[in-house]
Amino acid sequence: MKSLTTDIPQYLLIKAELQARIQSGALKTGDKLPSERELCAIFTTTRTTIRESLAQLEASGVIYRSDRRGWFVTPARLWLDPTQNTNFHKLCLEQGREPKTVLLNGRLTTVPLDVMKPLELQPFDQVYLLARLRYADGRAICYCENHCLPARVPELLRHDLNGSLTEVYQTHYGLTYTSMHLTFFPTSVPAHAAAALGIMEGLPALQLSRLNYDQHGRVLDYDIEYWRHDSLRIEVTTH
Amino acid sequence: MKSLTTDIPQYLLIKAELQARIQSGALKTGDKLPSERELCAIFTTTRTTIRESLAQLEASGVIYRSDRRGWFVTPARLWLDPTQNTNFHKLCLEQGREPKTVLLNGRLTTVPLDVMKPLELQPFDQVYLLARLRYADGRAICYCENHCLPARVPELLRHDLNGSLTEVYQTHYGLTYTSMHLTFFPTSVPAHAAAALGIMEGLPALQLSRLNYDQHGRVLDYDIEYWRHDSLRIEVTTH
DNA sequence: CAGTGGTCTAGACCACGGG
DNA sequence: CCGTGGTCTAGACCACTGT
Repeated sequence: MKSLTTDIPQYLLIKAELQARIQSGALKTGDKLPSERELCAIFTTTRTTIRESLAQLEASGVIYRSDRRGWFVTPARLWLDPTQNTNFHKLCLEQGREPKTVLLNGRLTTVPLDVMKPLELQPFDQVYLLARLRYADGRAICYCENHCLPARVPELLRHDLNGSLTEVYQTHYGLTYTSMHLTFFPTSVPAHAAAALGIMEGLPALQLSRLNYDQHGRVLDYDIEYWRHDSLRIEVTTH
Repeated sequence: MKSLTTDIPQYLLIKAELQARIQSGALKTGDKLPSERELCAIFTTTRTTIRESLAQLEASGVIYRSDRRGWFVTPARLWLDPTQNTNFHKLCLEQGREPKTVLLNGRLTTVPLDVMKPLELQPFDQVYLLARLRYADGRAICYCENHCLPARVPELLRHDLNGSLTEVYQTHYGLTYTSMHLTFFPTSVPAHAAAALGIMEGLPALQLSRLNYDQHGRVLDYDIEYWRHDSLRIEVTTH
């Protein structure tokens, strides 16, 4: 199997071989790849090498793993313009995807340290903490923690939080998102987010934090989101 | 070594151990970690396991590898607001980093397929293609391909392209970047970019494409950039 | 239950970096 | 030249999936 005429490592050749079968359409979105042991037989090599190829395809977002079920071809990315105030559900529907948001946990708690400063709070102030999971076409793609100010949205937990927060704010409190400060960077999924997303800790992810202001220019809430690295494309137009 | 009371895999324990030494400041920016074989001895395990820990720390951007030299603690990320029209050199200096841009290759060529559409060109039209590498504090962090329209910037290659393109446009052609369409997503470094950046093909990266317009609203050029995934934080403020 | 991926061992040889 | 990481072999056992 080892090439005699080049220095290209075997796992890159196998990677290219697999990628070609995906890009040509021979393997389509959602299709399952052969098992690792079958791939070993096909390419006459060991699992270590096969897994190196698979890991690289995973890093580029072409395939993903489902724990102990196998490797699958990644669906198209959802794209979003963070400077537009459109919500997740609208976004999905516009792109022909089926959205779902599930509230995992909602409670009043002492403000986490990394949230204290952006929200301009004191060490023992309380915030509503909502842990939510977002799906597109049944696939969990974003784990999201909203930190909301009780001063702005008292009794928040009485409302249905499985839908759009934007709408709850608007309907019950007359508050509208008007501006925000957004920061994001590539990193890997921390343990708690990985557990919620049903993926392995340490996979690459895009961490996105958002400090939202209402129509009066007051701080409204602070979100920390972890997006699957393979599920998202960001588009921004400036004028 | 295997824990008797938990199910946490060894490589995650080692990862946490290393991460603690970095976050506590015991290992500082730019410091070299012990060699993989030394780490094997320290943690009484094999290279496979050690390399799994290292790979995860690399994915989260905490450490990076320098080919056959070892593993190092990653410097702070450069941050940038893509909606502001500030150039790379200004950006670096504002953040106390030393910028450098190097022209790797500049030539007139037939428009690449993936660039044809955004630039609104025909299949055999010509563009200037500039391949450039950007450094912060001597570390290559971004590989950049500019595709420029000869109609807008005739004789472009006669000018010094190792600095800011913005300034060349302004000084020699009276053209100013005024708006843009930006799209980016996490993926992995393709071979040609990896070679230029001096890193391994397949490492995670942020691919960023930018379609620029001049002050007359005309398409000016199209950039494709690959940023090291560990070197960049993006910040956007909306109003 | 059989099959899958997740984790791990204990080696090997190579190409390249730096003194 | 030696030490480094890069690649690869040929196994092993486990936890979990789906039937």
